[in-house]
Amino acid sequence: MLSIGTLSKRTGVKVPTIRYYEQVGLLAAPERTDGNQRRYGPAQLERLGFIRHARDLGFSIEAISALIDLQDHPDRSCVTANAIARTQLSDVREKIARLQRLETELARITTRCEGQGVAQNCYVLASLADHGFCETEH
Amino acid sequence: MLSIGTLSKRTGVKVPTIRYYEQVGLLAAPERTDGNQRRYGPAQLERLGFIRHARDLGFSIEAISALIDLQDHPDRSCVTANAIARTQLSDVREKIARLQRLETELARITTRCEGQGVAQNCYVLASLADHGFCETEH
DNA sequence: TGTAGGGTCTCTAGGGACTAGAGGTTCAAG
DNA sequence: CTTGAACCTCTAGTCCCTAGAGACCCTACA
Repeated sequence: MLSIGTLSKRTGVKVPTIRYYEQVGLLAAPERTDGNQRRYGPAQLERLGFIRHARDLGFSIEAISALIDLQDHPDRSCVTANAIARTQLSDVREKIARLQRLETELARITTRCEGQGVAQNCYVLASLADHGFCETEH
Repeated sequence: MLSIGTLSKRTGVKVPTIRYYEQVGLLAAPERTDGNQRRYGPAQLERLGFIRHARDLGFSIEAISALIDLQDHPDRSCVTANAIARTQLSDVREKIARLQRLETELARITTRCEGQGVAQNCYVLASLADHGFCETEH
């Protein structure tokens, strides 16, 4: 039986975050000691690892809830799990594409201003003021 | 003199967002009509365009405040503007790198599970449960 | 057995950047 | 002059935590 602090160290999830997950129903409420402190078993250690990993991959709490629900019903079809992961994948791809456009723009802006002039002639400021300076869409 | 709605249409910034920017001090409080409605001049139209563009590029409100401050003092050195933009650029690059690692992982997970099986054997669920399945760091 | 100190408890509030809604007022067109 | 869209303020909600206050518990050591 692990205390919340030990669970935290094992999983890398901060103590208040664990309590938060319990509050929003992502992690089941654990047993308590006579003194009202939480004590976790190995199943909950594993589950929190699952949550952590999914969060690291950017899944929302809601999506993780759905995935956990599936885990608890191993006889169900995994179409849903697949759909959730695919949605997440396309989200990630969209974000990458968008960030790459920003990167291009920012790189261009910063290389043209070496930070040696004065605000009045600053290319960074001018670029931000006028979208027409941009070479890509964003 | 533009109403808040017209300003919104011209810049693509939503009405409540414009009020929010005023509240947090990003946009100066404009003149008002006798009936207490906001009226904006061309300078504020331009400024909101600047803000919009910077937000689109992912700059924080705080960073934008600093940039606006520089705009208002055209005699100052633009070292700060340059530094802000460079920080933003490296933030964006970090995010891209991270998302690309996630993409690899998610792509792998989803291609190995076609959604035809049952949750018990689902590769998506298994991968999330056990970090050891992963091929990249994240 | 007493005590020190770190860990834990609940509760509330804050953060960033908005977004939504309620309930009331003003403006401009017809 | 009337209608109805646009505007006003204020509060609360979103997401996913994070921080703090004030009180209680647990364990190791003397």
